[in-house]
Amino acid sequence: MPQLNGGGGDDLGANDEMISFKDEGEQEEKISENSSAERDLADVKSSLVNESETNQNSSSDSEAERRPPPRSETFRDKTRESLEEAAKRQDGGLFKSPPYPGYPFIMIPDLTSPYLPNGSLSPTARTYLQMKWPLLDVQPGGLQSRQALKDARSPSPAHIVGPFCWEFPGQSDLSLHQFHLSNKVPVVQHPHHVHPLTPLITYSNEHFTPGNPPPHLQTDVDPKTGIPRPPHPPDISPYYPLSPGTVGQIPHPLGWLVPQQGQPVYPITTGGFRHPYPTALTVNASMSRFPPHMVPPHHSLHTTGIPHPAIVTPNVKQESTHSDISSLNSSKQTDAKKEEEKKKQQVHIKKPLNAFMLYMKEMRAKVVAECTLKESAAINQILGRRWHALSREEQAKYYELARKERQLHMQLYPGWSARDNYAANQQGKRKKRKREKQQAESNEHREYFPNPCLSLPPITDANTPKKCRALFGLDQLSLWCKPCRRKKKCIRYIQGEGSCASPPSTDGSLLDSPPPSPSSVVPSPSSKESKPQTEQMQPLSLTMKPAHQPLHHPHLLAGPQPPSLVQLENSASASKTPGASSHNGALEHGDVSSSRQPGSSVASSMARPSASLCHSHSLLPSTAPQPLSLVTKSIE
DNA sequence: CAGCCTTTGAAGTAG
DNA sequence: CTACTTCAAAGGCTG
Repeated sequence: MPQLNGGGGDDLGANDEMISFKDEGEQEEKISENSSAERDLADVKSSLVNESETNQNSSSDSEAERRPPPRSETFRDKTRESLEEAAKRQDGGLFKSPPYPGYPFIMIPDLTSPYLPNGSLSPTARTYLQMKWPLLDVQPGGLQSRQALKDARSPSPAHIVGPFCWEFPGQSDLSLHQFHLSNKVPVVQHPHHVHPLTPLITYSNEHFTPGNPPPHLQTDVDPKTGIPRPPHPPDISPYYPLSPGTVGQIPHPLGWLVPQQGQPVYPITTGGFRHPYPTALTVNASMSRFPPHMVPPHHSLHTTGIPHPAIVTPNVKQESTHSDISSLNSSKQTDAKKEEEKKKQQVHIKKPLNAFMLYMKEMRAKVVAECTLKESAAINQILGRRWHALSREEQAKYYELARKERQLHMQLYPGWSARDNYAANQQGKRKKRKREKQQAESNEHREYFPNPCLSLPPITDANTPKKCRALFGLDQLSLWCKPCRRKKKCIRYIQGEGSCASPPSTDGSLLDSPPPSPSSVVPSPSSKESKPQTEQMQPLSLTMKPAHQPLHHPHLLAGPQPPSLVQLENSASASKTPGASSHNGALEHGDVSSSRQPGSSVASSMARPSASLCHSHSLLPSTAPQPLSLVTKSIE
């Protein structure tokens, strides 16, 4: 498939996103014809979300599944409180209508974005702020558009710092979008104007090459390889050159040097590889995340000569163990074995960060600053909501970054596979509780369901309605809701309970909790069967494969009037849930009722903001109103 | 002190 | 092929 922005020829991996984008772009056009930007936005978002799932439609439902009130019986009060609080705060602003510039999907990180509070940056980090932003994919002629974008989106002071968490996610992110045409021009940044993303893009060997001058000083020649490294090779694709040979020449993104919150993007232990900049590195003692895995003999550098941030060597611990071992072991065999183990352990190439992770990395500091939350769990929840609230472009940025990360990672560690880590963990350290947990959940979930409004700990339900399994039995697996099929929480069950699937957002702005509703709304079982009826609803999913699915566009469903963000969000969220949910997405709002089961409507309502969220089953009917706008749309 | 929590997405494994 | 599982970041909290 053609890639959106030419991707610089990177089709390595995640074409999914690109494809989606393209599709989305098409959709956008259509939308623009008769829809408001907002609608478009929602549409886009949904599509974006689904994008990643393009390859796997089925997987799409995952979101919905996940959404269900995320409360586990073990959830701590404190955490809960903090989460709720955060959620409230955040939700407050979620629905402000975000400006929708409609700029092209060019991934141009903004170095000047006022995102991070000054405090978030370490002095050291600031030192590197002046680094140039890595070249990004630049399409010919993209310049103008970008420029336009830039103009359109000037940073607003408001973004700088806020005590509150409620800025509209998109808004906050907007700052991110303030693109700089720095693609080929070095950008000098003000200390506090650091693009959060910068740290994310970190693969350049410059940092690791011994003797490399600080990035901002731009080395002419790579000391090690002797290869000249032009500051910003015009022809080189943005961040990550595709050809291994060029890798070394990639101008490194600030990222490396500007670890957020004082932490390196890719922590690397000393064993990993040498630090080019003692000073800087010392500060970030462990920068690399990508271990020299695949790296030949001295695992310090990749064959390409570019150390990857993902490289992580075991830790100091190992060293200690190291000494211990050497001193302690008398048996050669054991030593050998241990050494082998050590080697294995030493090289730990981490997985490249996905779009969301990148986003989290970038935004975490901000959220922390704004909300004063420290618990990652809580922050992540917020970020998750914000993520959903992000406009398509915004998300696209991260998808693009993630894609490039993957590509780079691939280039750096051709032989690496996630399996490595997987296996490694299996070997010894990690416990895999997930499975147990989920199973437990499946068993419990019938017994517990989160408190709708408060995201309180699940309430045990003595009556416990039956889950799909119990309800339909194994024979009628097709009738099960997706979550059940996946052994996750039963949507129906939840619905039946009348509990709000959506967690916390108290105020009702619900961007955040979109997930539950959508998926929950329409049990997957019907997905295929009901297709005919629900096709219209599929639109959302369509984002993924527009061509194949002649569905209505989400925006259509969304409705012409400038749907409130909430609505948009809902629709978007709905759309997000892939697979089964996909159809639902739009449907939900519209005639969900028709297609879905009795309880399902409720679910949709859950997605809605405000009181509706918390309504009890009795209120279910009320849900209709919320979707109204959407419904009208769908009718269209 | 290892692991959990929590999020989304990518990728691996299993059936 | 689908469904499920693990891992990636992060930092406070728990046993």
